[in-house]
Order: sequence, then structure tokens, then C-alpha cells
Amino acid sequence: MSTAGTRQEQKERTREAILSSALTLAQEHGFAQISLRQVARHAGVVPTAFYRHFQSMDELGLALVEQSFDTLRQMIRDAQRDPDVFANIIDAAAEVLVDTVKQYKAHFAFVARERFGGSDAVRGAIRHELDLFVSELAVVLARLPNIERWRSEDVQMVSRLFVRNMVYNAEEVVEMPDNRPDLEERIKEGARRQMRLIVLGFEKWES
Amino acid sequence: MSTAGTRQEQKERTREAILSSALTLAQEHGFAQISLRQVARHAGVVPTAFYRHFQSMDELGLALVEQSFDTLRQMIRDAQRDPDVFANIIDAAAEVLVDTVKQYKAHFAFVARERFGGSDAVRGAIRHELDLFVSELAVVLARLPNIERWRSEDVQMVSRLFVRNMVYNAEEVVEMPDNRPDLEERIKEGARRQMRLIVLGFEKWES
DNA sequence: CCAATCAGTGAACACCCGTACACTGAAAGT
DNA sequence: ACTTTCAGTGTACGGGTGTTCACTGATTGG
Repeated sequence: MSTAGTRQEQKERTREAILSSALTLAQEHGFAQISLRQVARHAGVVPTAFYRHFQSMDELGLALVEQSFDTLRQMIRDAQRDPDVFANIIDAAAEVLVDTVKQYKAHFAFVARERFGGSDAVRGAIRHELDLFVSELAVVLARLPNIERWRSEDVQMVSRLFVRNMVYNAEEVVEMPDNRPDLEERIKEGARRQMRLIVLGFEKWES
Repeated sequence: MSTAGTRQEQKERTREAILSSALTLAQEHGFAQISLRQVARHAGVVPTAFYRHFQSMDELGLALVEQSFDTLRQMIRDAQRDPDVFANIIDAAAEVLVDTVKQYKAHFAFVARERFGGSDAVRGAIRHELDLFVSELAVVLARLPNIERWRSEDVQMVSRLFVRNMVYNAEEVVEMPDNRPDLEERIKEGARRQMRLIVLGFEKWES
């Protein structure tokens, strides 16, 4: 039997060193351009030890996709608990988005970059997770006043529109230099205005 | 003196072989992952000959950015000449977008990928060109009925919203498998609906 | 016709890559 | 106490990389 043997603990620690090393290095030049040896070196481990944890860089990439979308889902869960969200969905959403992306920059940068630049496997996984996310958001949107009676395809469409803009805004935050609260506020303000414009269209939408 | 000496002609032909080889190879795995030697090999030229045309892969990348945005600008110019555009801006825009992207897939794929995945130089160049493009579109939008009186920041904001969606729709066309007119129609329909929703918001927009 | 130019050649270099293999030594199981 | 397990080691390999250098030979211009 085993409770928390030092054995597995150490292995887990190394695994996480590899994951976070990969994430750090990927921030500089993109995950697709970093090598197994670079990751191992940064994690303080010999290249061959890498294989005790991942069969290939692709497998590492998939693990990072999973990790990244976990923080994305956490963001949504937190946002829904926030009482401000009911008072003013748009302002709260802009706030939460910018703050969370700033906090977990590496994860969002990873998704933004590898969404198009990564290997087939990584790209496919990200695409799939984003599609899931669109559907989840559609469920939330379907409960909003003006949208209740829409055809489900239209709800999906508007959900895609929101997710696209979320992705795009996240990209801007990721590219933003540190310590520039003015830029941060501009991005928030832009996000708010875009969402407001889209919501204005809701009332008059038909077919 | 020289008019069109066979000398320069041949050089130009090689240069274009290198450019188109790079574009072709980049479509498979992304420009950032292909090597100078691969490009030279595909162009039927020895690696060292590459340097007669470009100082580095980065310089090649910048040339491809230029080439790609030339076709993008051509798309806009053609669209403005099309009489249908005045009859129904939205349907025409969706049509032109999907058709042009399909025709120049390699260029749009290049921009979509390297917009985030490329080297600093390439990424910066694409970002700059896209910003220019947003401003150009804003000038066109500012002449539309409901928008005439808007503050210029709001016009820019809505222009960004359109360009973002254009980029995102282009990405979908690029990822679309060939010979799937059903998918193509779905993307067009989605683009039309999103644009219509946004335009609906125009009338009620204030501040 | 002859000298200069210069796009493209081919060999050589030092380097980094992924992976195979036999290994070590401490923790885990009995 | 002993054996087994297995995370991490160290060496070695074949192969792809960017860049250097001296070169060749057809086109060019006088």
C-alpha cells in the first residue's frame, strides 16, 4: 500500500518542474520551437529522464493544454460566483478577463500561440477545448432576457462571437508590456464597448 | 545599361522560387519551424545561394508578410469595385472574404500562424500591418449612415471588431479541408449573421 | 575579344538535436 | 535482511542545422 511515499512525491515534483520549465521557455519563443533538451536542462534533469514522464514533446504539449484550460474554466467559475456579474455582466466580464489573463499570462500565451502555431496534436486539442467552451458559454447566454427565444444556432453564433473576442483580448493582454496600467485600462474599455455594441443588437435580432 | 537582361531575370526567378518554397513549406508546419536548408532544397538551390537573396530567414519572413498583405489589400480594392457591395455590404463582404482566402490560402495561413507564432520581427511586422488595416477600414466605415456622427475612437473600436472577426473567419477557412462546400457555406453564413448582429447595434449606439 | 561581375557550387566547420543503451543507487515491498 | 523497482545518470550515435570559404563559369559591359 501507499499513502504519500517520498518516492511518488519526488517524481511528481520533477514532472511539475518539467511542465513549468516548458511553459516558461515557451513564453519566449513558442512551444513548437523549444527542444526536449532545453526543457530538461531548465528543469535540472538529464534529457533521458524526460522520458520517465512524457513519451514526447507532443505529449507534454497536450498536458499543458489541459493545464491551461483548467485555469480558463476556473476563471469562468469564479466569475459566476462574483455578485457584481449579475449587477453588470459586461463590466465584470471585462475586469475578470483582463485580471485573470494577467495573472496566468503563461497559460493564456501558450493557448494563443499554439492555437495556430503548434503541432497538429496540440492544435487539435486546443481547437476542441475552445469548441467545448463555446458550447458551455452558449448555455449561460441562453438564459439571458433577450436571447431566451432565439434559435439554438443563433445562440451558438453569438457565443462564438464572444469567445473570439475573448481570445483576441487575451492575446492583447498577453502582448502587453508589464506595468502599463494605462494600456490595461484601454483594453478593458475596448472590450466593454465591443460587448455593449453586440448586446445592443440583441433586442432587434430576428431569424 | 540594362533593360531586362537574362541575368537579373534568372536571379528574380530564383528569388521567387525561394519565396514560394518557403510559403509552401510553411503551410505544413509553420514558418518558424522550417529551416534555411529545407527552403533552399525545395527551391532547387544550394544552401549558400540563399544568402544571395536574403540575409536570414527573418528577412525572408518579412518579405512574405509584405507579399501577404499585398493580396489582402487587393481583396479590399476588388471588393470596393464590386457593385454588389453597395447593394448589400454584408453578403458581399462574406462572399469576398471566403473566396479570396480560399484562393490565396497560403498567404492567409501564413499571416494567421505567424501573427502569434513567428519570430519577434515577423510578429511585429504583421501586427503593424493589421493596425494599418484597421485604420484604413475605419475610414471606410466612417462614411456609413449610422456611423457618421460617432466619435473617432468608437469608429476605430468597431473597425477592430470587424477586423478581428475577419481574421478569425479567415483562420477557419484556412483550416477548412478542401472540397467541402457545405462547410464553406456554414462559415459564410456565420460571418453574415455576426456582421448583421453588430450592424444592428449601430442604430442605438451612443457615447 | 577580353576582363569583370556575381548567382550559384561544394566541402568543411562546430553545434544542437532526439533517442538507444547499460548503468546506479535509494526507496518500496516482502 | 533481502530483493525488486524504477527515477535519474552518462555515454554514444547518426543526422540536421547555420555559416565560412574558396571556387566556377556563364552573362555582362567596355
